Amino acid sequence: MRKEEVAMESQPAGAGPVDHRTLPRRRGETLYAAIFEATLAELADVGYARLTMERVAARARTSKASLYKRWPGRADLVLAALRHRRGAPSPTPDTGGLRGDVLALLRDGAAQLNGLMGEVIRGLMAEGLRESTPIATVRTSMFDSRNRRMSEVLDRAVKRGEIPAHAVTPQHIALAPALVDHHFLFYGAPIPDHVLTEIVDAVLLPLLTRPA
Amino acid sequence: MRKEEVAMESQPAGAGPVDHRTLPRRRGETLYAAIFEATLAELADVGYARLTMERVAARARTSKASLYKRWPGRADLVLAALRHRRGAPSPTPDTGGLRGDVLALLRDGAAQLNGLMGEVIRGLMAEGLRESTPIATVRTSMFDSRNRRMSEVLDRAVKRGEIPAHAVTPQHIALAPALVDHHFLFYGAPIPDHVLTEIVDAVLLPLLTRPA
Amino acid sequence: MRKEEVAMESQPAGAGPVDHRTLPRRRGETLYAAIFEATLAELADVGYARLTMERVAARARTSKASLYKRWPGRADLVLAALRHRRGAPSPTPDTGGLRGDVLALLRDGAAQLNGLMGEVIRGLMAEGLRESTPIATVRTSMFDSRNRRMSEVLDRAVKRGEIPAHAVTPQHIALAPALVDHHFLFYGAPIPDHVLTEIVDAVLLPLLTRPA
Amino acid sequence: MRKEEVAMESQPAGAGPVDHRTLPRRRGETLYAAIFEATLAELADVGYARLTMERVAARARTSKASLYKRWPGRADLVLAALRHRRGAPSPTPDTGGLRGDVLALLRDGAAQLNGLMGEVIRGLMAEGLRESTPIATVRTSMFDSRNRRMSEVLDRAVKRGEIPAHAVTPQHIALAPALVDHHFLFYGAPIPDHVLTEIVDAVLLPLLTRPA
DNA sequence: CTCTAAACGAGACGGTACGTCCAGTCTTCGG
DNA sequence: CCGAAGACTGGACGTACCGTCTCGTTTAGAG
Repeated sequence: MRKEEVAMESQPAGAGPVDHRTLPRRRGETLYAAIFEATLAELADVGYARLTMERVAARARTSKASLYKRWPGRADLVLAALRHRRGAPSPTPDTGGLRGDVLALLRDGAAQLNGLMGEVIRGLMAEGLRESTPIATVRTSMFDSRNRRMSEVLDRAVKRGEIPAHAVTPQHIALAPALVDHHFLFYGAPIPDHVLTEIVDAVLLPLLTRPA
Repeated sequence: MRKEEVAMESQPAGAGPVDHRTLPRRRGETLYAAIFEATLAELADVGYARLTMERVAARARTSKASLYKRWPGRADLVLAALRHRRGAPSPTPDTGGLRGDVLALLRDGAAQLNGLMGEVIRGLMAEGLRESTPIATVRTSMFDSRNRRMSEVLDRAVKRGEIPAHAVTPQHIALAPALVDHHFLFYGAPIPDHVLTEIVDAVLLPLLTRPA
Repeated sequence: MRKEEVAMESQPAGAGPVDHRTLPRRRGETLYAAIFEATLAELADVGYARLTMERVAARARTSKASLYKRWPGRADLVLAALRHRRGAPSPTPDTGGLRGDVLALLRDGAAQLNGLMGEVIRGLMAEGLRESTPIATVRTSMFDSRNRRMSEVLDRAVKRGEIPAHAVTPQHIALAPALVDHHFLFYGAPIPDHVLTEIVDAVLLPLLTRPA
Repeated sequence: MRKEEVAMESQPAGAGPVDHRTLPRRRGETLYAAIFEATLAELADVGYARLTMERVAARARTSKASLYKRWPGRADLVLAALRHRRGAPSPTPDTGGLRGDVLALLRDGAAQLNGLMGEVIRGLMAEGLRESTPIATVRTSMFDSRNRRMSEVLDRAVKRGEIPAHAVTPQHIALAPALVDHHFLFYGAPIPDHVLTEIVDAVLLPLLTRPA
């Protein structure tokens, strides 16, 4: 690649990748969509660890400044992109039995971890954890959502008489998803299904169904 | 005391670039020690995420080439430094009762996570997880060690008749430390002690002591 | 005087890394000027052979990236700096006689070789000579310029009747400067004046004035 | 490539590419020959500019220390290698006529410049030119040799009456080879034959044969 | 024929510079 | 005047050599 031979003279030429003086300039939602698309594509291509603002900007045919104007850093951008992509939340499963319900929930969670969300969660672990960081945000929303659904499943099981009411404690609600997270973080994706069934059969159900 | 070791101490820390043509040059163990010391110091000062080979080299008064000759990257260097620092492993606790033993084990693990090891584990999460990466290495050695100690504790409890023999399964052995890891990764250090007692009292002990 | 220029001067030379977030950032011509100045200063201080992009960047208080963005390598940067420095070309001498004119031309050329240009020419010799390399560029412009002036001088001598018209051939035009170059390259700077007079009196004039 | 996993322990292993403890170790002339061969090979492969002591040592299967023990630097090593390779000097040509003799001499010189010698000369230009540097050495020996031969050729021409005795001056003796050098340095190898004939016919012969 | 001193090979070591990539900040200029 | 584009500074990356040095081994030559 030849650089500018007469560098100083070539200034007005400016053959950048996109000449925004002729093309219509994107603003608002159009630009957001392009950025999110680029972010998710990069995420899928190279993963969170090697995703850079530079490459996202280039891929979205925009500038780094436009990214930094909207999000303070990589983590926030990526989370925004994921949030944007996310459609309606899966409904709480209702298979008629506790085991089926819990397994369905875990499989749903595992599916997320196996995808882009897992990639991001893993990456976020490395980025500090001080007050109100992106990881704290994602943690809260993730935990809230799955705890709510798990509560619902357990409450139904209580109503059906499968488990005693006193078995539904915060620790028990959070237990199984935490073990799935742990497996993902230390053994990576994809999470084999037998890991999920073992969590349910060897840990969660025995704990919930034991007598007082 | 060999002459290289004398040389190391005689460097007044802020003495500009050392003239290695006159001073004895450090080799072998002396050099390793200097590098490890610098690595751990950087780790403590700026954390894993902002630790760079450049700064470690400067701090150890050596060159990047000398680092790359020994370790292919940041993760391997840091793990080697940690391994080097680690003295004798803590003995398996024996408090006379299952609850005390398990709590002692978890507190020991939590103390590690609250220190440099936790800093590194968090950082390693982001660096891929393919075959035989640093994280895989650290995972194996960490899990092996604590599973062995937990097995020992549980076996003693079986012998004392506190829990039935069939309660000692791989899932149960790994359960409590995994929950500690999970809390550390998502809520950060330091891990409050009540988290550990809740894991023991609300999850592990009920599971181990329930009838068949 | 523009504000960037004020800023440049106001840096007390040893003030550590500039905080470019507060100071006005240099662009365009101001930056080019700073880079060229630094390049020429390095050239004068350590010579072409030991001039490095690293030191030029540091001296110009800019970054290597800013240099590589403009020039592909050391040679191009240095030539650009020389080109930038070069003011108006010296006028073709007119002393009233052929010998005086030619000597003036050679002295002008020798003065250039004795300065930075000579330093660079010598350095460029080593950097390959394939198609359209920096040395080819500088060769062309240098030869063009001096051949033009020498032609003018000889043409005037023909008009004055000092030499026959058929004596003005490309070989004769290029001859004397080539011998000056040769002396410079093999014997170094400064070129003694008697070398120039000998070239004129023992080679060039006899050749031009001989009968057909 | 995997680095040493347990770096500190692996020290005694040292399975280098060649185990010189079994192979016979070279000394004296054998070693010199191997070094020269490697030097010339590198010179031919990558040229003087990219020839490094490191690569020469590796190619000769010796160590850098063995090189530096013999020559202070790259230039000296290369010149020694060239000197070693040079067989008997070509005899002074005797074609029976001045023009043929001079052309033969120039062609001989051009052939050298077109080969490794030219590569080296070009490279040496960049390496300073202070007192008694390699370039000064090579200049002296090169110039001495060709001036001697040129003198012989011209003397014979005087004896044959082709040129007057007073035409044989130091300036005229050195003239033609200098122009060949100049062409080589600025236009590179190979030197077209017509350049040589033009030097002879348009410059040297007219100068030598003109009346007083 | 020993024994010692030198030469040798291998590579470690502290440095410097390479050319590239990216983070964030700041300026320019089109709409 | 706003905001998109991208120029700019700083700094780390991982690599290649430099020239010096240490470490054992091998070999020549002195006794």
